[in-house]
Amino acid sequence: MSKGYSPKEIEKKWQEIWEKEEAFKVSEDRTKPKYYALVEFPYPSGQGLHVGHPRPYTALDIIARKRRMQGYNVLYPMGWDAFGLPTENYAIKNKIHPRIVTEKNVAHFKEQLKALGYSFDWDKEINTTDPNYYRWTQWIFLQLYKKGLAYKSEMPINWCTSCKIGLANEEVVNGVCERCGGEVVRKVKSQWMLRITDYAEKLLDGLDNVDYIEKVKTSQRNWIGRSEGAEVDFKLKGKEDVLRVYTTRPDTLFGATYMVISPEHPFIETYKDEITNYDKVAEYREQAAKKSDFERTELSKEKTGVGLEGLSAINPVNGKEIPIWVSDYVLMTYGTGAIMAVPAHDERDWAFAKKFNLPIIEVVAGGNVNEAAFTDTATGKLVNSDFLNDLEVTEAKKKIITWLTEQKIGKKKVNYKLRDWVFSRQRYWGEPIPIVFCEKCGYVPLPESELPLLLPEVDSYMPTDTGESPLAAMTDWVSTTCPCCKGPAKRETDTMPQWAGSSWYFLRYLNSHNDKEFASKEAIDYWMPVDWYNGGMEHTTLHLLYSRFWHKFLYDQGLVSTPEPYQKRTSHGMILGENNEKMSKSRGNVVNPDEIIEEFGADTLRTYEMFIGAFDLSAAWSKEGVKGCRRFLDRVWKLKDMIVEEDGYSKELEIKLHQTIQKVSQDFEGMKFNTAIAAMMALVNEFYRIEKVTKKEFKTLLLLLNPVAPHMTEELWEELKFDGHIYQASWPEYDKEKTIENEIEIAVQINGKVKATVKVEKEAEAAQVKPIVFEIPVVAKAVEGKTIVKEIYVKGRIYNLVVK
RNA sequence: GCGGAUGUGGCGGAAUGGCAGACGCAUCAGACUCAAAAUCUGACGAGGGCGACUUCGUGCGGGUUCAAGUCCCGCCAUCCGCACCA
Repeated sequence: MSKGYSPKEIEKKWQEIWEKEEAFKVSEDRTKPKYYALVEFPYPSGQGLHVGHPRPYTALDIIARKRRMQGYNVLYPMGWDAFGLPTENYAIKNKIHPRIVTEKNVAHFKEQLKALGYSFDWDKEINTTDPNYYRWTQWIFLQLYKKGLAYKSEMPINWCTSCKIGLANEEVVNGVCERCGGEVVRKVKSQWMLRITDYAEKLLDGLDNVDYIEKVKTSQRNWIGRSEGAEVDFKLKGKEDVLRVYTTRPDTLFGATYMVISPEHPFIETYKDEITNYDKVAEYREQAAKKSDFERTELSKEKTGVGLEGLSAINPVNGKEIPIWVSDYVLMTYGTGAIMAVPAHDERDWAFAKKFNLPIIEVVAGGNVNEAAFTDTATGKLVNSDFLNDLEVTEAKKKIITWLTEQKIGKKKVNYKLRDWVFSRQRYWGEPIPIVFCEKCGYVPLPESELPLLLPEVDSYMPTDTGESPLAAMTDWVSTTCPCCKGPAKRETDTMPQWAGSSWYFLRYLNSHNDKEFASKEAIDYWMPVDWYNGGMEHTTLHLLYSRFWHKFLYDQGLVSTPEPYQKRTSHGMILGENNEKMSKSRGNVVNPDEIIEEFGADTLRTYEMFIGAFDLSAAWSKEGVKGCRRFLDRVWKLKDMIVEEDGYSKELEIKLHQTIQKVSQDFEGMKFNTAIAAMMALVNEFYRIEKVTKKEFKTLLLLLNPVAPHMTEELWEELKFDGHIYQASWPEYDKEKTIENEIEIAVQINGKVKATVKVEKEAEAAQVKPIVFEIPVVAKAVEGKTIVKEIYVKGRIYNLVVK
């Protein structure tokens, strides 16, 4: 007997060999076909790696290793998205500089990742908090600023009362702060914004040319929320001024019986003196402003509002005077902040009209507008609408838009739900925004030569109650000279959000040591786009959309070579605790990967996480399941004692070998890692059944298994004295012809029910099979005295007799 | 309310419209052992029958088909997003 499988020794051994030999360093040979595999870089938290992390990392490690064996020049990099609140909060609590905390956490993460044996090219490692990295984050920000895509604006922002920080819309979940769960209120602050809305159309169109899983595309489309409609101007009675609205149903214009403006609408101030109930209106506005987003959502069922007295509008199609109301169901941030209300054909307007007793006029026939709003646009014809009568909805839309355009009181208009990106944070641990404010020159960007603008050392990282960044207290740092007029100026004290660094990191990997550019043109041309990017669904409308935006901007500046950064995007499912609930400290169901590696080995952990279930679905952890995977690897290990001196594949398993190579190759690429492993298990079972394995068979198995269990397969490869190391070997080939058995067992059915099975040649014709089928006793008996109505034969599948 | 998923043995999960339950876990039995563990071999959806066999069975109700987990129509449940976007 030879020695047993001992992962603890061999895993460390091979990790050192790979490192020493620079086994996974990318080649500078640009004639080789490239493959860029990418996983989302982690935030190095104090808790260390979680068993959820290895799932996507292992999956793409498998792809990376397989592609290398297939002759590709593979880039599979790793880095650290290290700016962020938890580190800052930890630093505040423990009075340690966030940089020190980050260093410690990164070291721990790196050690853990190395223990898992990933084929990352560590030479490409990046860290978003490294000045040599964020120098370029700042640089890209300046380019955005120069093109007018970064601007400062007085904005009602989402303010977390607990973190004392402004949040992007995307960071507010159910009206509370995504990070701390604290209450979020609206607060007006001057904020840096990025004009992502300018790229709404491009972000939408680009989705047609990429290979993302469908649900990611759908979510992004919904998030961008494109809608087509029209803008219409309603004249204010007795004034020259108009109230402009946006509507997707211009066809229902004859049914507009009142108008509603948002509480923040500027007309309230403009016509302060004409509005006879201004006090009441102002009071309503104040109440609306005080409501947190959470309260607004809570009360969404019940409509509230105040009618404007002394001010009314004229419906342009019929000259009728209609009232104007104020209500918080109309949002200032979408469209024009004002709507024409058509209660007969809009549910919200209907509810509002019923509550405040406003007239409801049916203009599309087909429903009962006294009972409910009729919103169907596919059926029904226009009524009560003068020149639109009898038209279908789509026709009526076209006609009214033409009419509005001719009358110069409206036009076709496309709107998006997407809003500009709030890009300031009142925090210390982020990239400083490289802008100064000068009384004379206004906002002035720093010259690029002054980048990176380093984060200064501060005494306290605590955010202030006034909502200012801790940097604001650093008067020495804040006071500077204007790059433009050389007069006194003040630095911007807000920092960038965590999403900044991750918006372009995949470009830095290409050329991480470059100190002249964010990445060389040559490297970008060769490596981009990312061939396969895997990450969490939770980033679909955040990081994934933001980074596409930045990349599209860089593309428009001629700085990158492809319009889209990622060719393919997939998503992994979560790993749940044994109790089928999300793993969390409070639930006490967290599994630490270190312990699994200690007890079973990294190869077992990798195998298990790939075998646990369909990659894109969540799956519950099972300690017993881990044991099963270790058992499988033990069985592979022990095969070395069953090797026989025989050339090639053994006769009885030749087909099985070819089938397995085919299945494993296809399943890896299709993310069906679980069935690929199942196929290898089945092959191993076959070796045990016939109690032998040839050298070539074993070699093939090792090659197939290598991407999943790299350490063990290297060790066995060495022990059996195959050439070089397995990471240098080629992926096995299969012969399509040899994956199909000559003799196939087919099912014989009577009226669709299986009665027997019979072995026939794979290409046998019906005429050859028929006599064999009828000889089967069960069949003969079933057919006896009955009429055969129909016979169906599907080659290699079934022979079905329909009898009466 | 809108959008997206999911629903198959005791459990995790497999199945280009063609023998449902591959592979794994758990369980049971046998071999090995003084014994246990480990390992190897076998059984393992449910009901009925001594038995060759037989009936039922992929969330529920219909339908298409020689044949449905798979396709179509209508529901139910769970999970995840979004949520007054005019």
